[in-house]
Amino acid sequence: MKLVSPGEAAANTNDMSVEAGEDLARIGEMAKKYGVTLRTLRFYEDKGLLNPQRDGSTRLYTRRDKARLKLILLGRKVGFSLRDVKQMMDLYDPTGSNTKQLRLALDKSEKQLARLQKQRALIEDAIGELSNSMAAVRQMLIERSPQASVAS
Amino acid sequence: MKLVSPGEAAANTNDMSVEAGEDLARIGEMAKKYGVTLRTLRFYEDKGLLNPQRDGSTRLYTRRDKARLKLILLGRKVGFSLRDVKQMMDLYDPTGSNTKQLRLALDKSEKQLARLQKQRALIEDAIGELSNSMAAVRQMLIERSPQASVAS
DNA sequence: TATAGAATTGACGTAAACGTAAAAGGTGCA
DNA sequence: TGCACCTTTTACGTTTACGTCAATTCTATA
Repeated sequence: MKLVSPGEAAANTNDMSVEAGEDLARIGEMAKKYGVTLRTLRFYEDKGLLNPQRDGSTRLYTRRDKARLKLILLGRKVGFSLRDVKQMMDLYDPTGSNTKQLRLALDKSEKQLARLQKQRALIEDAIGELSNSMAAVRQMLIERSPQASVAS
Repeated sequence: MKLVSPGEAAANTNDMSVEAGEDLARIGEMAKKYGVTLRTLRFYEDKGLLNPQRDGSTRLYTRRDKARLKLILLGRKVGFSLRDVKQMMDLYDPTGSNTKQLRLALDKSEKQLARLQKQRALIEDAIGELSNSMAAVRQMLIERSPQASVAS
């Protein structure tokens, strides 16, 4: 039943001797596991955010790709653009202390936080205005149909 | 030269007297007055949201157009799409009680209010996550440069 | 072996609200 | 008369993050 997990022991014409961890996933599994579409994964790759290995033409995602995808999704959740996410991830250097990367991330985060707070203010403003308008409209409806009562 | 409102009898080479109120504005004035661009006004007209008169090919906006524009801007402020705004305005009938229009507006408003509240929740969520991440990043920065202190 | 189920690349479509450029016509004023 | 402005129409471009085919290939299983 396992169409997946090609890492299973023997008879692999297409061996993927990728050392230790056999946590290779194909695009369908990835999509299901992280709640994205295939198109999304290919799109992220096209944009240079992911770089899965290939077995022939089939994409194989390692746990490193999974970590990156998690980061992408977190970034999108907090409102970063894919370009921002890429910029931050591109600075990652497994041999260094990544101080620059962290500083950039922190800097971008501060700006994004400010944007979010501004957005929240705008939305609250909109909520206020909309509530006002609704009250006015309800009033007009009451005046125009004196016999009916408005629910809630 | 008046292709529009041919009812006027007098020969005004340069007339601005289209009936009573002289509150006719050309597109430039409108734009300045309401803080939009010319393109925006033409776009709204193209979408059927405005219908200024014409003096030849020049657009002339009456106070009715101004009222409509105000409504459009309010609608956009609270997050309605132009299509929604149009749909609501299209129901306006100066001879009736407009009960249907008001009900539609109220209905759409309730839904929009729900959307706004949802958005606000999402943003607050994002703010929380982002703040967490920032704290973590700050911590990493501290660990990686023991001699420096982080501002604020 | 046939067939269904994955996967691939490529390319056009979508949504919203305009921006921008081009080419041309009108208008006031010095 | 000439120049600086305003206005017009037409039409393509922008942004972001994918959606939606289409045509094809690969693979695994009944």
